[in-house]
Amino acid sequence: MTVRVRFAPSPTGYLHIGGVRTALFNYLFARNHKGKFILRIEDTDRSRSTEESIAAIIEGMKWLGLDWDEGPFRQTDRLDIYKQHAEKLLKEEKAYYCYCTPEELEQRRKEALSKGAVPKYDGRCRELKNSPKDIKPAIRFKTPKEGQIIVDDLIKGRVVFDNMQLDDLIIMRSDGIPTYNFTVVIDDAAMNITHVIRGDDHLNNTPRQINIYNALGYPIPKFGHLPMILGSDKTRLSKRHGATSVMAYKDMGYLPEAMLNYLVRLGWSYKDQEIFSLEELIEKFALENVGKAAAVFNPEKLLWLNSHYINVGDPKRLARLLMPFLINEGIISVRQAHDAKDKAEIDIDYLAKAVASLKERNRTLVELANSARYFLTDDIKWDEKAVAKFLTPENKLLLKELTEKLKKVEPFNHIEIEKSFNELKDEKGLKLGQIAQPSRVAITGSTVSPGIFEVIEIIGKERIIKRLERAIGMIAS
RNA sequence: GGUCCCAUCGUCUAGUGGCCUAGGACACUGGCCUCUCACGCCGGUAACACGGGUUCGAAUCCCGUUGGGACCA
Repeated sequence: MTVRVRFAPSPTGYLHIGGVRTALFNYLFARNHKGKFILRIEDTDRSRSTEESIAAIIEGMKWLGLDWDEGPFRQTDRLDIYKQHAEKLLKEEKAYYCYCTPEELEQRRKEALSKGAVPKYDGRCRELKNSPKDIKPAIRFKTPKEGQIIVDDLIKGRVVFDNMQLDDLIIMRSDGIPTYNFTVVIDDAAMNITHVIRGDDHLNNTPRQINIYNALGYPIPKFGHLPMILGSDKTRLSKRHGATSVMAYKDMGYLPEAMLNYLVRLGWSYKDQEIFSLEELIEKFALENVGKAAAVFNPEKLLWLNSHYINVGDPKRLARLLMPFLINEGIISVRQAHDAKDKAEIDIDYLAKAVASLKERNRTLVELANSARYFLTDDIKWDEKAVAKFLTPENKLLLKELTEKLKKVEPFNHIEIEKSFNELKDEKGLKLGQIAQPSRVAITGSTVSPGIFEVIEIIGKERIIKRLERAIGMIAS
């Protein structure tokens, strides 16, 4: 039997980090088993579901490269099917109408709680003979009153529930909207889902769902309940802990492979390995290596992984990804970026060279964009302290001599450039740093940059000479 | 409140009864490299929640306590 798994988010906000991890584990499990990965949108709750959220989920999945084989299916397209199932259960006396209003139920719940009792539905409508005509009823499922439900969970192991503890849950509200525990069973059965892999916040729902599978006569899938992702204070990860939307991380300059690599290690491990390509994950992923304990989301480790992937990334790809960030940071104009597509206003090969020199010292695309500034514009952002320290009258002559030497360098590459620096160093009896730092400030505006010979080579002779001359002009004699 | 889940460095984790004086990674930190910053390399601080068993032997198995989380609304 081929493996069929699904990711079933509800579209009530943006694609959440925790959701992505669930999606990823399902995806990896499916690919590892050469099975199918299905995307299903749980949008029965119309008041909270939005089209924007559905678009955001799809956008996020695409950005991460988590491609699905079937779907996206939408529950709102399937309302008739749920209704039919509810009617079937009604006819077979496995469900019944309940005329209690939400207000009454809430009041009883409060009363029970105040008396220290268990707030559980008392089943008063279960044997009701004459139904009140003026109330639209909800439909409740008749939960077996005895027996046990055993879940042999793929991650948590054997978990036993007593039916006695469960009450008769509502499967169809009075407004005709089916509830989660009901629709999920019908959909998973209809889509022939073989393995339900989801967050362990659903573990307690599992026995209720198994009872519904049994009532409907559907085969029961295998279950695997993933531990939660928590915030730094060990409570459920939420906005309070910072960005929880994956697309927010995209906007902060994170790479999808970093996100995936980070998330997969939250709960899953493969010996001591930290870095995994997607292909490797597909090959190595197994539910047996998923831990049981909740994990705390640690943005610093994600940052580290991102810096790793930027560091090893292909400069040309990074250069392309960098464009929107360069615009956003105001380093290039939209027009320049737009023209770059065909007319090379910003030459992608040139940008790639700059990126190659910068990538190992930047951790996000935002950082990378900002440090690429002096490669792309002659409108230097001067670091006042650096200027005060290095563009001094004492260094004016030195920079003049350097400029003269550089004018003669041919070919204009970092090896020849380094030679002229060394000549000057020997002539003056200086240390290399005493020339490198003033020239770095003159060229980049700051004391921090890639190797200065490399920077000079990339920017090119003509622009470098101009920059040096301008810096020399800034120094008072 | 009831039910369920969970428990190794600050964090992510390795560990499936002897290989554990508990390994790796992030973070922190000392040093090396060096034209700056990074990268890289070498080193350091730091954990088996607690208490009982079982066993020749327990981080590992069992029970309890404590703590955390989730669900029931």
